[in-house]
Amino acid sequence: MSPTRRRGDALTTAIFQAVLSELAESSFEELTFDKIASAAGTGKAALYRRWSTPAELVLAALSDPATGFGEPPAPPGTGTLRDDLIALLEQFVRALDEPRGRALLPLIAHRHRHPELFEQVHRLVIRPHQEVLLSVLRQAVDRGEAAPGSLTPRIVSVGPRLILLQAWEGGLVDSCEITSIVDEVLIPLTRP
Amino acid sequence: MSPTRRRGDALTTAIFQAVLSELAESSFEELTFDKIASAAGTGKAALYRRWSTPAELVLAALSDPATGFGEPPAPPGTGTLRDDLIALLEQFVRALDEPRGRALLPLIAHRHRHPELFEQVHRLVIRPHQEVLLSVLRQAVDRGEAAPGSLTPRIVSVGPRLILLQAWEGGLVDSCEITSIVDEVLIPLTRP
DNA sequence: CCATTAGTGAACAAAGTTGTTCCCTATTTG
DNA sequence: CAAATAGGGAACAACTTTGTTCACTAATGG
Repeated sequence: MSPTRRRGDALTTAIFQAVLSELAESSFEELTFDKIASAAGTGKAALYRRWSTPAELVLAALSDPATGFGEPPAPPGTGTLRDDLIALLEQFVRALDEPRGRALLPLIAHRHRHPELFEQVHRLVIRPHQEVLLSVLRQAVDRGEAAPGSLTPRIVSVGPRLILLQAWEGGLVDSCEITSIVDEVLIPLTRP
Repeated sequence: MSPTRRRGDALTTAIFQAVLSELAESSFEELTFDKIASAAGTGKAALYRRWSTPAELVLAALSDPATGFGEPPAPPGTGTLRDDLIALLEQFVRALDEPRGRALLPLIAHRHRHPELFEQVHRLVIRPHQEVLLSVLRQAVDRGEAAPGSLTPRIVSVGPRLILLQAWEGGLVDSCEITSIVDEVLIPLTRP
């Protein structure tokens, strides 16, 4: 019945994908080695050999470049603030449609129950993305496209937050909504 | 040890508060008659006598005027859009600091797992509040304070959404943040 | 003061679920 | 081809936890 017995990275990647999928449709507390093993089509022993807690596994899956957020996002560098913002938010929306993105939602929602885990997720995933957004705004300020006062964490967070809630409510966010957020909210908000 | 044996409404109210508290610090799926009974300091039989499912209990607690959102919110009617918005959002923030408000968060977060329950919560709580916000905007349009194009569900949702995510992340939202949201986002967004 | 209603607390068992390990064998490597 | 490594699957038991009901008694009301 099994096509072949996987080993090494092939198996690890399958396990990571299983972790993120399970996380995406439940929550961290419901994550068990049992479910992960069956979702990955392997036995629990293969998991126990490598990780000892679900938290380790989640962080490993999120850190992996293939399945998670292994490398920080690239700055778009389109030359204008508007296009940079649209590119970043579209990238964000695309990520939220993948398992790695959907896996973030339960972690964010229950952040207060697992502060240490969320802290690492924040460092690993959220902060780098905020940094990119901030650098985009900084360049816009240098070009005179945005007010220097826009460089606050608060303002930086508005775009991702609106996207996040939209994704939470409706599922996928279409690009028309992204441009609407950029043009009606973010650009007015940062105008010099 | 028990001061007195409660009956009728006194007991019902205690049960409702227990339901909302339990919900506030966990989620709907973790809500059991067991936990509710101990939180309310009563036995499970008293619950079984009245309700047969946790969903019924949640809706009853949210519908109750004393513990939940029994009566729709009053329009502020301050005379200006800015003050109306601030009043509404502050009311919202205050509700989110009470059990009835915190109980909404898990219901919203897991809305896809319990569509029928969320649908009723939406009708009972969310829609009436949206209606008030919309009527405030409508009055502002009539006075010429806001653009007629502002009367969209999307724009109406921006304020509550920003508050909601802020509450999710940080706990309580102070009024300085509310005025900042109103002045920097909502007013520019609705300007004629 | 008695009868009725309704709350309390515990009993009771059932059920599902999870952590952990062991054996067998497919794959790899020398 | 043989030895070593590591995956697959299942066994195993234990535990937690819940739903449901029963007998007892405090409160109510005639």
